[in-house]
Amino acid sequence: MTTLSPSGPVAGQRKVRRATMNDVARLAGVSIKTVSRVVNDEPGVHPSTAERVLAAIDQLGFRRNLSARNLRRGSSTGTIGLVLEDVGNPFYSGVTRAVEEIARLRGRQVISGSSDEDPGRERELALEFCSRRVDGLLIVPAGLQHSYLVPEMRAGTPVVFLDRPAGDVVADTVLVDNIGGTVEAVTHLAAHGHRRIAFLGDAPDIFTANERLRGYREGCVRAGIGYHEELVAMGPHDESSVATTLQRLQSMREPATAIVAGNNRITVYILRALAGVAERPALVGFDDFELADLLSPPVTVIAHDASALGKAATDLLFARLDGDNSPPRRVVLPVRLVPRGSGEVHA
Amino acid sequence: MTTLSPSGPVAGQRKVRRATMNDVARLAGVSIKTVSRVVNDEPGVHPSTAERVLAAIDQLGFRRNLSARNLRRGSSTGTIGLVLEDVGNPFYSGVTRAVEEIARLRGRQVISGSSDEDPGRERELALEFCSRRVDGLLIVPAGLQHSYLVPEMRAGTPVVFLDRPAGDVVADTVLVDNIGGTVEAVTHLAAHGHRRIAFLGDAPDIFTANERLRGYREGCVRAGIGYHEELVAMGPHDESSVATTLQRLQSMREPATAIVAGNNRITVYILRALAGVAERPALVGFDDFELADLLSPPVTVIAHDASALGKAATDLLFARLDGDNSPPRRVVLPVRLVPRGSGEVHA
DNA sequence: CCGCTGGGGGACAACGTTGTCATAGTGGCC
DNA sequence: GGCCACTATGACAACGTTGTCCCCCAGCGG
Repeated sequence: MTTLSPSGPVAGQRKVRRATMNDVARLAGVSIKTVSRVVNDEPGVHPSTAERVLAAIDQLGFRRNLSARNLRRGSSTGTIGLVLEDVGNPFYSGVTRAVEEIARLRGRQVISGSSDEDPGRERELALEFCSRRVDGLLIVPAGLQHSYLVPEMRAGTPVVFLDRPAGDVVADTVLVDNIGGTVEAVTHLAAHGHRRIAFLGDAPDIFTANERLRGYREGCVRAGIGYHEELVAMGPHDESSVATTLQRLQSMREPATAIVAGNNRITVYILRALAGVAERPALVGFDDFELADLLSPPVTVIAHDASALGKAATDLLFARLDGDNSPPRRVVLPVRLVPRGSGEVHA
Repeated sequence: MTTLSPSGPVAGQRKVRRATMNDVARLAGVSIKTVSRVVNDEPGVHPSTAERVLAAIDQLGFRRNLSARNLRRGSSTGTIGLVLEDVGNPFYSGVTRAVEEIARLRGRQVISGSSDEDPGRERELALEFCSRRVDGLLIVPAGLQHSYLVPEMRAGTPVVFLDRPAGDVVADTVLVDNIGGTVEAVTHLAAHGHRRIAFLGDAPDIFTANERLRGYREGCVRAGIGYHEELVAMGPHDESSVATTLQRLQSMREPATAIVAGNNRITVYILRALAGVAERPALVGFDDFELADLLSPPVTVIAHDASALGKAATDLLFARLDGDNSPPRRVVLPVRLVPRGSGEVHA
């Protein structure tokens, strides 16, 4: 092995055992404990000794092994686990960002994974994180069974569910006002004269989809326009299923004149299906999205803040880590209707 | 401590020491090594013994401590570290998703963090990940100095840089064809008759921003329209700086009739600034984005695939982990111009 | 009846770190 | 000059797991 200038190339050279505190100690001519003291900024080390140790650390490229440290100290591993549906979805990447932000302030790293709406995968990820002894767990539930987490929670790992509640476990939960949101959407559309309002939602076994459907229903009733089964199409949806649904809705004897979209993906599918269509139904989408205001017509949405959701959940988690022992809380974040045009089209 | 039904609430109850293999061994009446064998599916355990052990594991809610395991085994920790600019940016969340996907296939967890374009933060994150003994590191460089990674690379941690090259270290790198992209953008605009083409780019110390500027310049020269300093505005940009720049560009003696936007954020700022303006310049944006095709006019872009970038980098990383010792590679992914309308406006 | 084989299982050390406790030296004070 | 307080340092065990090596015992062939 030749000397390596900082600017020199480095590539192969595997199997070079990493320096440990022992190596540093030997090189600096001190005991391993003294190295530990220096590394951890503990007091009681003579400045000249510390200097020698630091030089050795530098020379050997020593970096302390956190696995060993965590094992020995037993307390915090400095990590929190985040299980969500899909980091690729802008909504969840916003959540991730917020979580990361707060974790950083509290000196924690975030380990995350996407469940893709698969309960098995969610469980696998969560338990894997527990094996890594994360300090806490943030979960966007994919399924309805979470009793697998009971042993972990008993062992002291706080868990906060976000966006959807857990199935069979009572724990901190942060939700958004799904029902209120779709009630408002329907009310808004009805106020603009619509009486045939359709709802396109995600798979009904998804909590948020179901809640939003309930809100839609309630909104219809409150608005006095009644609830009509044939105006509802629950998912799972993809671009083509949405397109077919729209055709069906518009070719009815009494066509739908307005649509409420159950989430950001469905909204986009609808927009795509309607592109170029002259006679467009009014539209209100659940979830805000970038550029909604720049489309024509601009898209009216039920907005809620991904980063507020992430922040609320993470704050709750850290409160638990700080020793908060109060009974589990359920936080419901408000949503607000942002009128932009697409929902203000007259019937 | 009372028994706890699966559906029962769980919240406080901290400080319940986690069960270890020792506890399991005692309960099952076997040695700790036998527990280890069962947990690791090692052969040579009598079925009936294994059953007893599994029952004990279940009863105690045992979950093996990966810190201890990793320490003892010394080899892989089953994690890879990902340092990027901002998970909140859809481009990077696409990268993250792709990385996660492949890591999953190879049985790895992803630990990620956002540097926010701060070299210090990048370094902090990368070194923290090294302390956790990640199996490999994927980095979107924020700065130009990466010699801090030399000891880590020597110690056998493979590093792949993506989207931008490292400053002073030779390592695997995956880039996109930035120069080719802006050359093509300018060529495209010039072909549509534009002779006053502006370029709005990110801060020039960012590699991609600088490359794209070079491509813009080269494109101008090739198109025979010359390079004009006053048509270039490098960042950092925000919504208002972009708006002011646009005003300046349009109030010149010979106004710009077309714009090349240096990245997805700038493109959006431009769109926002142009909203409602009657006389719009032609526009080509670097980076594709969702809904670009649904705007009016639809936005012509230089598209490149975030997930292809993430995949290429992760594949490279795993090749190293599989023992590939060849010299560092530099992969340049192609970009392609997607004409949609905004770039085809006549001068 | 003896030795051999192989399956099932255990004792023990080691991974790299940190907490506890002990100890050597140094200077000050009565 | 003896004792104390204090600083600087080290020896050692322990964290929870796994790799190595060893042992016991049943079964079997000679």
